[in-house]
Amino acid sequence: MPLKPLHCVRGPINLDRFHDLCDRLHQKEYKLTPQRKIILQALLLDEDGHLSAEDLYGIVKQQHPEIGLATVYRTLELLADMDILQKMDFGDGRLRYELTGDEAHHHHHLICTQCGKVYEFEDDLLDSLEQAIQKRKNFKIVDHQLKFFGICHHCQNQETRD
Amino acid sequence: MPLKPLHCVRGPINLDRFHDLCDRLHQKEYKLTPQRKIILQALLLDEDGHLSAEDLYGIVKQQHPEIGLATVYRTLELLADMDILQKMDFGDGRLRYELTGDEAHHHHHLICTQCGKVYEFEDDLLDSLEQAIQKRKNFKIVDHQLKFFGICHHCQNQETRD
DNA sequence: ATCTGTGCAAATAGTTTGCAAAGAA
DNA sequence: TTCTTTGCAAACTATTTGCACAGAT
Repeated sequence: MPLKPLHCVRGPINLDRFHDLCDRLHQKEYKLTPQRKIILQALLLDEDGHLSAEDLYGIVKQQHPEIGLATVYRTLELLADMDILQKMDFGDGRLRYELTGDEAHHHHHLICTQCGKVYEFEDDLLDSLEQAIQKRKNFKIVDHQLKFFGICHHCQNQETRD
Repeated sequence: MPLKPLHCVRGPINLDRFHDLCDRLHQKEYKLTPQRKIILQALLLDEDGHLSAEDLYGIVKQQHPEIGLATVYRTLELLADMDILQKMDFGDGRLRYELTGDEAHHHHHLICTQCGKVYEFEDDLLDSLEQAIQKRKNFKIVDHQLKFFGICHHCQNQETRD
């Protein structure tokens, strides 16, 4: 019974993935509320990823105007605890959330300091570095974050003069 | 006249470096107030680096009890603008500040998720990765941050069972 | 029917800002 | 003396929390 037909959805979403995430909530005995469903949909719909709580609140409120910002925060926290989402901090004072993807290979973030847009870059180069650190520093690495700050292609073109 | 003898300093500090930083303030026409001097001293004294504003406030208040937290923030902001300090965000909800060092090679941060301590790791591996990104993504990189999260040596030893 | 989840409003924590007074040049 | 800098308190921003009610199971 978890998979009711999706209404009010503006684009195509991956129904299998949605179904799967709903099941994971079920398995943990979490209730499948309309707020949670709509937040999951919004996350699946989002192309760029990297949504902040406020971003999501704005999106989700269109279809569920009575939803509270606190609910969005609580749901994101819940999904992050379940490893459905990753919290990301790009240093702009708000946390952003990204659906946990393929564990196979990492991606890093390119953050444009001019327009704030976040790009991704696939790479596995860090694995060997991690192993070196584990040995040399005796530090058991659980996670890493690599961020590059700079000027994106688009903003470079707009730079005529300073 | 910038270099008055340092009193109330608990440890040895690099006087040349202190003198140099004072000069840089002068050159930018910034006033050399006792608050600024004492904050610079505290930064030079600190071994671990990675002090937060509140950390510094605590240290500095011992010698200058009337100092305001806002002054600490404003001074740190000023020093960061002058590239004397680097702002660092380790995801614990407060910014930390580190004296800008040798530009020659980078160091990365190992952040213990158990005790919060921050270790450093020297490495230049990222240069080739940066160049690859510049070309492939046409993204002009200005800065990067690489953080590893995990369990430090000390906390691993304390882990008897879960 | 039960107990989790929600909306609201108030609380928090780190940081920033307005303003009048202090003080470096 | 002049104009920057300071201390205080209030403002801000993102996020969290308490509580009574709504609602999923």
